[in-house]
Amino acid sequence: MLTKEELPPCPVATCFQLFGNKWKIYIIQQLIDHPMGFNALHRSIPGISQKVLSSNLKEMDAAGLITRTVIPETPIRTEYALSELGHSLMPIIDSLVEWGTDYQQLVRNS
Amino acid sequence: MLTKEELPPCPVATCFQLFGNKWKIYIIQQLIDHPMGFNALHRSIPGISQKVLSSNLKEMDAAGLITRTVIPETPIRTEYALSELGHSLMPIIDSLVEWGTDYQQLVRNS
DNA sequence: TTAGCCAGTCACCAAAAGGTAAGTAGTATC
DNA sequence: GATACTACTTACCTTTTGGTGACTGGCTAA
Repeated sequence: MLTKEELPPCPVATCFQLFGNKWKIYIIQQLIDHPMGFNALHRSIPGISQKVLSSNLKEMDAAGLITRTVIPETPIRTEYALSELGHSLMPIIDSLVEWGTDYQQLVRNS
Repeated sequence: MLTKEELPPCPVATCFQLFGNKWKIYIIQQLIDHPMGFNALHRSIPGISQKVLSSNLKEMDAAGLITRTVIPETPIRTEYALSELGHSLMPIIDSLVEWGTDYQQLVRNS
């Protein structure tokens, strides 16, 4: 979770701060179905660098959108999963996908 | 409208390209209730520079989200208004405002 | 004729975001 | 002992985005 000091006054700005960059929505989409490890996430999101994936995961963990669990199997693994808060973004993602798909149709038919 | 070449394959990336920056959602929110001129918009969005407002308006016009009408009154004015496509973003904006407000409550009560 | 409002543009700079490639460290397998 | 897989970090660089302040140019009103 952000602290009270980091919280922007505008609700929309709050959203943008939490998941309004190039990659975070993609990370969330990957984690919807099942938790994933770092390398699996890295492979499943074409174009993202390890550095940016790492920093985005940290921010999303700090914001409470995902959870990070170290699993002491052999080999030791780290599992990233959507938190309840992360899952509550589903309606927004669905509406973005819907609107974006409609717009793509509009462009392709023009 | 974007051209077919500029269109990203992913619907969510399409959304981000069209209104996923710091200011465009604010511009849309200002134009929901009534059309506005350039200076009125500039005054109503604290912190935005004329340069960035100008370039954002151009991009949103090109994308079909807003319309730009020059009104030959005296003094001559320019009116920016939401297009039908722009209005179709309302459900997304509403869900962003709702989620952001909930998150703010969560932070403030923690 | 000076001032002010409208709607911007331009040149320059700063900050944020992202990309690249290499390195670290632990464990396990060949 | 070499290789590979886990999960990252670090230094450096480029690109993108945004901000500043001055300036243009048409029009109007005192």
